[in-house]
Amino acid sequence: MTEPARAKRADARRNERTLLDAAAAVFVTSGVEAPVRDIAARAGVGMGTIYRHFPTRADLIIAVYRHQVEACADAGPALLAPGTSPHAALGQWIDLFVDFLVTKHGLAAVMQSGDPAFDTLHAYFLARLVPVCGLLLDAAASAGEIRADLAPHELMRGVGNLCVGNDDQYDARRLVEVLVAGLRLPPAGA
Amino acid sequence: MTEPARAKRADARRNERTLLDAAAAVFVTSGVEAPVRDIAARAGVGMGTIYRHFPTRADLIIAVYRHQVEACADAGPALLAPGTSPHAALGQWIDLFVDFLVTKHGLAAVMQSGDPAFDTLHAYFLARLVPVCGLLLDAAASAGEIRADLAPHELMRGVGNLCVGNDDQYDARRLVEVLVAGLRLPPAGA
Amino acid sequence: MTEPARAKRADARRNERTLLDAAAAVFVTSGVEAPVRDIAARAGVGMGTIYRHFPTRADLIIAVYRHQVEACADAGPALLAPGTSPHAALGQWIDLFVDFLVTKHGLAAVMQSGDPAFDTLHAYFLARLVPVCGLLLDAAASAGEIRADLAPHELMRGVGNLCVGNDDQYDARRLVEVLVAGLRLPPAGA
Amino acid sequence: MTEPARAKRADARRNERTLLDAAAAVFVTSGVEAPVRDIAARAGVGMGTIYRHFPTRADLIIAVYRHQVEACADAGPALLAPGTSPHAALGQWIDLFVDFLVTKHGLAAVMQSGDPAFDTLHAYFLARLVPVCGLLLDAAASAGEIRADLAPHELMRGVGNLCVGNDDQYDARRLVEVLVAGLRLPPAGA
DNA sequence: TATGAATGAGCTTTCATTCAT
DNA sequence: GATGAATGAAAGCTCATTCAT
Repeated sequence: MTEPARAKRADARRNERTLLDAAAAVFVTSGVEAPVRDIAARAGVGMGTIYRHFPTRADLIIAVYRHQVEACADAGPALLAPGTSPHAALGQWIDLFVDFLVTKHGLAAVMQSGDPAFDTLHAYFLARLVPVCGLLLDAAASAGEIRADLAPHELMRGVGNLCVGNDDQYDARRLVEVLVAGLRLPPAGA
Repeated sequence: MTEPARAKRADARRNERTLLDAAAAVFVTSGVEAPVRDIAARAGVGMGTIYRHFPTRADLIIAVYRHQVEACADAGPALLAPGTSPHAALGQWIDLFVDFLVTKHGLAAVMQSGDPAFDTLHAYFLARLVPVCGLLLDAAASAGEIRADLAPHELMRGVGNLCVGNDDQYDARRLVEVLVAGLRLPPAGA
Repeated sequence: MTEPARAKRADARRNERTLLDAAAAVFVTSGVEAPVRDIAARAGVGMGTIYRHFPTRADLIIAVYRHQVEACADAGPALLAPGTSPHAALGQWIDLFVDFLVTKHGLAAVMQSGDPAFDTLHAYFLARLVPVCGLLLDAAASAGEIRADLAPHELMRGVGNLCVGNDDQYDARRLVEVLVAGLRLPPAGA
Repeated sequence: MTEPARAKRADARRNERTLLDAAAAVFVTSGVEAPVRDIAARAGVGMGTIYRHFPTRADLIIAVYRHQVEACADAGPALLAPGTSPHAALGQWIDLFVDFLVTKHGLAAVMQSGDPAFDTLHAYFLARLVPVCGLLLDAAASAGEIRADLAPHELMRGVGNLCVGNDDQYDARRLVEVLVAGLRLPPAGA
């Protein structure tokens, strides 16, 4: 009686958890553009339930991956420990980002699709990660380790693109390493 | 009886030309995944005609771009002129490849989509361009200019990916430059 | 024990009031076919509450407009003051009815939709207003002012129909005036 | 060989006929807003076929009723024979119009719905019938038989509205007669 | 051979209504 | 009693692909 609202919320939360788990599972096998029906079926709920919790697909994707995105964002500043090369820190952070993207079938593709339906998703990623990337990029540039003419969003987009279609035949991580290496300023004499 | 057959063949060829021109035009505006109907309409033929000439979309795309792919492939060896740095040659060739991809709306995306419908397309690209890329890569590696552990198909795939979604907001070419720069061996002392 | 019950009733009544006000407000902006959810939200209650109080939409609409319908019905007999032309009285009453309908977005349409879901609503309107209309109609007919072959429900339905879709482009009231004028018996010589 | 185009066209035409017949039949029972699926099923064709022939519902409705609308429009001027009262001619024409509307379940409603999806339909009706109505209206007004302050589109809208929901309980035609009678100028002495 | 009409799976989205809490 | 989460039927629309003419 004192907590009727909370009881509801607990239920709903449990359900949302189910939904997110189901979506995550379906995303793994069918990609983030899987039919709503499939996700609903997997969760054992009606489609309407998904629409109630996540009005747009972008909302659902964000919810599914929010924790990981936050963790990735949070990890950035910590890598800039004194005594570490900023360029190395950048590389490590990018590695975390690649860890994330590489396990999300189709996420990278959808992020670059330009489809306005995913604008929210896109914006969320940028808002959360670009500043972190910028921090590390600036540090490395200030230290004279890398070229200073690449904006964080460009780098992130490049990394995102390199992660499109990662599979057994194509190791995105290695390519990203090369890309990050390519940021280094050429030796003075070159 | 031999004449009519030949006449037909001439006709068919003319028709194929029309088809390819129309497809190319539509690809420019609507991307390589444009509805078959649109291409047929543009060519002034029925959709069945397209299916007859090009059973799969991949076949059509290949036909549309074959000349350019061939030209790109042919250009590779010529860049390895004596007196030129092989790494520079590689960079120039990659540049040609980027020229090609960047003007084909959606081609890069489709190339990496993993959709089996495009396997033929993918295979054609690899068959034609990977050897060339390998030649330049080997030359640069042998010259000790670049790391030797990256396979040509990996590099091409990376470049292809970087070209996905090229637009005003994102200059794929710059990212590719960084990637190619990243191939360079670190200075001996590093 | 008797007290709590009464308290409940007071509460319930207050709640019903809230519901009706909310419904009325939503009807104004979204029409009488507005989603139940919207009405519930506006009232700050759950949808179930609406269904409890008003099992069908017709019940809700009736409740919302009951006062006005009653007022309209009550106004009829009063217009039949001695010394007034019964036809004029009829016209004035119809005018009141039009006042009512014209401010209820979609009510007129729903009244004539034939949808059995609104049968109750329809029946209520007829039960309440037809007798009044009949009274005025009979008076005018008895006075020899108008034709006597039109049943009250026919006239009301006609007026109701003319009020469908009233807006800036279409002045229902004028058409209703014409209709009422059309009831007049032709001059003897015609 | 000389008429391949024509052969096709004959086929398509036959099919279109089937479609129109099916649509007409479904319109009778379910109204002009019947699901596309139902119409397709009735015609024994896929839904796509309907969309091919009639991209919007308005197109389909227009096609279904075009002949009758045209006939109605054409009939107007002929009624203005010398020696006939223009007001009587107007009445006869309106009668034809009512004949048309009264047999089309839901058409009248949809015509007044304001839904932009039906703008084409609405426009077609207006374009075709308003001028005719105007002709007859003007003639009667010029002859001093009726009031001159009602625009043709107003009258048509009124008539259209009166025809909404015509059924056994409600004889739209009679109400329309009253409306048309109401146009008459009151006797001079009134 | 060429045509393009026909097919229909497949996806999205909305909302009335029910019912567990 | 009240709540509002869940359900799922309905409907719209698109396009790749087939196949009768």
